[in-house]
Amino acid sequence: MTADRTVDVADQQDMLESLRRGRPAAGQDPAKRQQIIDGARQVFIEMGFDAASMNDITRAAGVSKGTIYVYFANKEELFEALIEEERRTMFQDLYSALELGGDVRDSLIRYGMALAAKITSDKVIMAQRTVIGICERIPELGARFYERGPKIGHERVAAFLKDAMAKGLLTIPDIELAAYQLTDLCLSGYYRQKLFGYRTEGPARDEILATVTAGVDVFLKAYKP
Amino acid sequence: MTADRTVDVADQQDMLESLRRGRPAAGQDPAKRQQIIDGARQVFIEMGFDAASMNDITRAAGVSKGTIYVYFANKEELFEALIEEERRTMFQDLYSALELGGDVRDSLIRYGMALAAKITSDKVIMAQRTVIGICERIPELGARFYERGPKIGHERVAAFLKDAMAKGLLTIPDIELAAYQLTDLCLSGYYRQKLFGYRTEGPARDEILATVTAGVDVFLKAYKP
Amino acid sequence: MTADRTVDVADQQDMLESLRRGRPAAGQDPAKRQQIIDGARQVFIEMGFDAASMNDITRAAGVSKGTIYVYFANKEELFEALIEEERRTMFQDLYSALELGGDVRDSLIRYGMALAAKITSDKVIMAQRTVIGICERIPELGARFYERGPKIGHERVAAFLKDAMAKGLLTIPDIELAAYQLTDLCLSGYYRQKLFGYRTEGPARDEILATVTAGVDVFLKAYKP
Amino acid sequence: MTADRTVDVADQQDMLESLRRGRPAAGQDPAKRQQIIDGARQVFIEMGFDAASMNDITRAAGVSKGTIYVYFANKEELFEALIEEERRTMFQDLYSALELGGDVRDSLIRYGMALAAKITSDKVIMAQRTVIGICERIPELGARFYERGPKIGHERVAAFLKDAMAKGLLTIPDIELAAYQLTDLCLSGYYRQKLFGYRTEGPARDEILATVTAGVDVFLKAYKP
DNA sequence: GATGAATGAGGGTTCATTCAT
DNA sequence: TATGAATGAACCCTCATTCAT
Repeated sequence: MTADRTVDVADQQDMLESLRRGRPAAGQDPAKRQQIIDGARQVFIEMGFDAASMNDITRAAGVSKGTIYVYFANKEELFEALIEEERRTMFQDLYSALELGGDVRDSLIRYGMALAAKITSDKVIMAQRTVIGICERIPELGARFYERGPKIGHERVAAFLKDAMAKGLLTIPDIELAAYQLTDLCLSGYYRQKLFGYRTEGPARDEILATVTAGVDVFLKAYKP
Repeated sequence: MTADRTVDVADQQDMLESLRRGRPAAGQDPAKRQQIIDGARQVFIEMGFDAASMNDITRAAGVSKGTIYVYFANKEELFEALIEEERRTMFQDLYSALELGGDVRDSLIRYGMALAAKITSDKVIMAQRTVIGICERIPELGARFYERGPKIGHERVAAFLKDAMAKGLLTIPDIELAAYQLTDLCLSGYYRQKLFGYRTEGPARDEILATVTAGVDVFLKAYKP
Repeated sequence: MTADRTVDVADQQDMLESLRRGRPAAGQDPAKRQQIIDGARQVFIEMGFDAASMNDITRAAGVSKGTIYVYFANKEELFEALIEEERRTMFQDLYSALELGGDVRDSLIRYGMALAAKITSDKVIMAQRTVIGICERIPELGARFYERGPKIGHERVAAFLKDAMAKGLLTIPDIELAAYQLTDLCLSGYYRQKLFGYRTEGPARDEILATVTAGVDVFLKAYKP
Repeated sequence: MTADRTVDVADQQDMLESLRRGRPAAGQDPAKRQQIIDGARQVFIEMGFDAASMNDITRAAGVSKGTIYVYFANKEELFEALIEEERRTMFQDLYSALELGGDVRDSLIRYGMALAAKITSDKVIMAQRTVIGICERIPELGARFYERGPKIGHERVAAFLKDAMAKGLLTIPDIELAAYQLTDLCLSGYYRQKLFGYRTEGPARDEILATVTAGVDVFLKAYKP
């Protein structure tokens, strides 16, 4: 889902190409593309955009510099492609808790747990920092990241709440706002602490559970009929 | 309050110096120091740490390169000084609402308004991005920023809540957590949107008011006896 | 002889490499390496270590700055490589006179002539100045230069004298000292004059011959049985 | 003796000036001039011309930058003045052994000892290195140093030898050459070793004595009637 | 006359990008 | 097509020199 159209088209062209000539056209081999992005991920996320050198990426990816420039016009485009992919994988499998029926509180807690665990993991925090750090210079990048990542999550939550309202389980005057509140209650405290590096070790599962439970309960006290 | 003693002492020395000899010692003229920091602010906050060049700052500050290096040992120290100042001004005059007595709800709303307005202003958002962007590489910097900024705010809120509890106005099982929740409820939605540049125009005063009011009410519904 | 093994091995690897792929690996093309050193020689020897700028060398060598830094980690290493090479060529073919049998006086005069001519040549004097000028700051460099250059020569002379003693041709109480004396007698006067630039034009062949002959005769008067 | 005329003239002007107004004219106070040179000596001789910074000298001399530039037009001229002075003091009190009458051998040994001790002392070696290092770039400086230092010594030795010949104590075909030979025999071995930093600790008094004695004896064996 | 804060050209070095192989 | 050696602009920083105080 949320398939990346650019890549899909590229994939198709590539497949056709492969069938015809047995070898992908320049800049069209999806395996090599992936290999480059994987190398780029290691380097970009660990060092940030500017401190990462194309040579580092070359080494991490195990391809030559020329090849990278066949697949990506420049450093910035490579970075954007990476962020695109990060965003895609980052928010995968986050919303299953909201899809299953069952008790509202249980669902919200399960979702909150998944969300908090994911979004405060070192890997994801580093990726977010990298995006935030660059988005003064490449504003679309941050916007696109938010739009295709957190915003999607927000919509899922809103849909869930709407559904619960329809079922008479909740009474919410402003669903959009309530969805934001729920998310932020689940991340209370540690999101910014991790983002700024005030905390280096992740919150433990127990801590997340306590925070999420408390957050969901605050939420429900406010919005339960 | 939260005055930076180092600077104060430097200021005093410098004033004495100025009176005595009419010219500030090297690296001791607070006006020039401020001029440099102001130039640095423009450049660093617009471009981020790495993309900002000392030449750019030179130009923006209207001083020569050598002069900058008299006042700051290197790029990093200049950046830290800037962030230190940003942090200081950023969180100034934020907590008066919590100090006055009066209705709890009113106080929280007034505080929430001030906080949200400040923290989502373009200026402050850009500064936060810059810090977040660098803190993979200079982790202490982000930690220090958080510790001396948001954390202080958190403590003020916690103290306020404790006081209200002592007065029997609130019933809160975990004050620390509740303080985080309050803050995040006041920023619900727009903080991350601004941080990632999904929103470019600030939230209008009305929107902030609505969000903060709703947030505070959620909070009070949960914690009022 | 006194071949530098490191370079030899590098040369071999490089040749194999060249045969295999037609293009030398980064920092492995001996022609380019030589080209850089040749440029460095002009600049370093004319201006001394500090006054020589990498830009000057870039220009003199006809390669780009980046390329120099592929072959040599920094200015100092480039300089050391140059000195190493200077030393190697400087003392080449100096000792043949000592290896052939024949009359002791003739051998010593032939050696003295070769030594004096070489060591007071403008090229070699300039190189020595450059080394001497830096060796307050990079002491190992001067020490290494002496150890692998003049000291080797000293040992050759000492060996020759020992041999002559064994044959009963000379009677020397302190061979080490005598070897130094012989060398210095052959350079009497002009070595320091050239080193300090008091003399700019080299000593003519006749002058060298006179000095060396006189020096050797003083030496032999003292040490002939 | 060998008074530096520039300074003498300056001194005179300065004295007149002092008498007239009680305060030296700009750039005319010999005590301040000396103070600057003394600071410069520490810095230049320890670090070499290029690595020495005017700020270092400022600090070492305890005068302001502006003052230095009143007394010396630029770094180079200050350096030259220093070298001039070094040269002057360096060869002071070296020739007394040659002036007293007495046994030729004793005189030569005493002179040789003084010469070798002085010229291989760390201080003097460092000064020589500094001069040699710069004299590719400022050729007159090295030439002048030689001319007013070592060359003077050479002339003293030559005069002594001439005198001894006149007295029938020596038989020397080429007095100039013999004078050089004597000097170099006294420095045999350690001069170059020290110059190149192959030896760091000075030759001990005993070693000098042995070398000088042996050198003088070689010399006398050759030139005694 | 003396001071030292300010200047800015130029230092060594890095690295995104190109293009011959 | 893929490679990586080569390029050179731009980086941060130093320091000889000037000139307002």
